[in-house]
Amino acid sequence: MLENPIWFGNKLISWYLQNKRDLPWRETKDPYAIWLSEIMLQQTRVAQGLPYFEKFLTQFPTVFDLANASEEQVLKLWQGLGYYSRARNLHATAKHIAFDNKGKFPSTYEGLLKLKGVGDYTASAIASICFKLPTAVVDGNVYRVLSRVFGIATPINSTSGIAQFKALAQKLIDPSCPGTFNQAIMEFGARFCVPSNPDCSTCIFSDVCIANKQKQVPYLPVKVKKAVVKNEFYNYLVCLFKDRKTLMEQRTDRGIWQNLYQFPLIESKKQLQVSTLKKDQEFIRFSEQINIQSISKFNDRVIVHKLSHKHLYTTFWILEIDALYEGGVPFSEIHLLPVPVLIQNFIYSFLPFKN
DNA sequence: AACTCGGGGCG
DNA sequence: CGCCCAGAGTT
Repeated sequence: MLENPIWFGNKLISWYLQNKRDLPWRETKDPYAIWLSEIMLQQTRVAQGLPYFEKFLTQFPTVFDLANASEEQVLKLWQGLGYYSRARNLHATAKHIAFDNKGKFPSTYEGLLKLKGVGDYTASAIASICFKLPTAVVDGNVYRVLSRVFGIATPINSTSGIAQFKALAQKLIDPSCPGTFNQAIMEFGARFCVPSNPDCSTCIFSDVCIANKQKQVPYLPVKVKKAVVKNEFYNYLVCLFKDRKTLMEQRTDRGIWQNLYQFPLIESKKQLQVSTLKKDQEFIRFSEQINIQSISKFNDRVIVHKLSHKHLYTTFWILEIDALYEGGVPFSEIHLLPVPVLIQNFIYSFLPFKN
């Protein structure tokens, strides 16, 4: 029954007609006003975009008024809304429509798609709302509603996911009122099927929603997060006590290498030299507890250890300590401790010199 | 396919 | 603080 497009659309539109907000762009089918609203609402909440929509329509009632304004004027009025390339593209497209097209917007999906700043979503929205064409919109709301109701776990920001959700929305759209269908599914996602803690018990789809039945609502839609590779600077303090012992500590914090061992670690914001290490607050606190005789770098050239999400720029510091230490780990025993490869490689290259 | 572009609201 | 918002353009 979920595969019955008419049933899905009817239920959705019925909900929409009873629950929709009164919004100014719902009072018109003028392509200029609809286009303006759709550009403004890209990645922007209705509440944030609404006052800008009013301001723009007052200052630029027609596409000719917008086209005849200066870019500076347009950007000034856009100020605070963010994503300023939208404003520049808006202005460029207004000039194109006004001066090259006699003020007339394209009336096909393909024609609309050619406009600067108009992608698949916006072209589909204008085509369906203004020209009654059956082009399905897929925005953040649609991803959420469809992934949950149909139980689709394909990442929404993957190439296959984008195609899959577009195809499903296209199959579901009511060709007799595509504009209403598109606005209904978006409104439903924005007002009812919300990202966190939706009230599934009173949902019109509660009995058929796959995510609801399988208790997967909090986990849908799936989105793969881009692995931002961060650069971090690690300084391992390799202590040499007179009795051939050193200091090792266990990583207990959540994160990489949990519960593995390492030499005392100082993280810094950039690469350190002996002089700058000595000024580091964490190093100062460390050195106050022991009598450091000498400081030298083991690796003159920084060792880059690459993880999937971070690059560790690592320096091993050799600290000769003029003392004995009861709690230390004998160098002859450090191979018994679980350590990261980064540490293991160091030990292999360092120990031959000490044995 | 991954990056970049903003400001604001919310848990 | 991280996620998300009526996405699109560039690399």
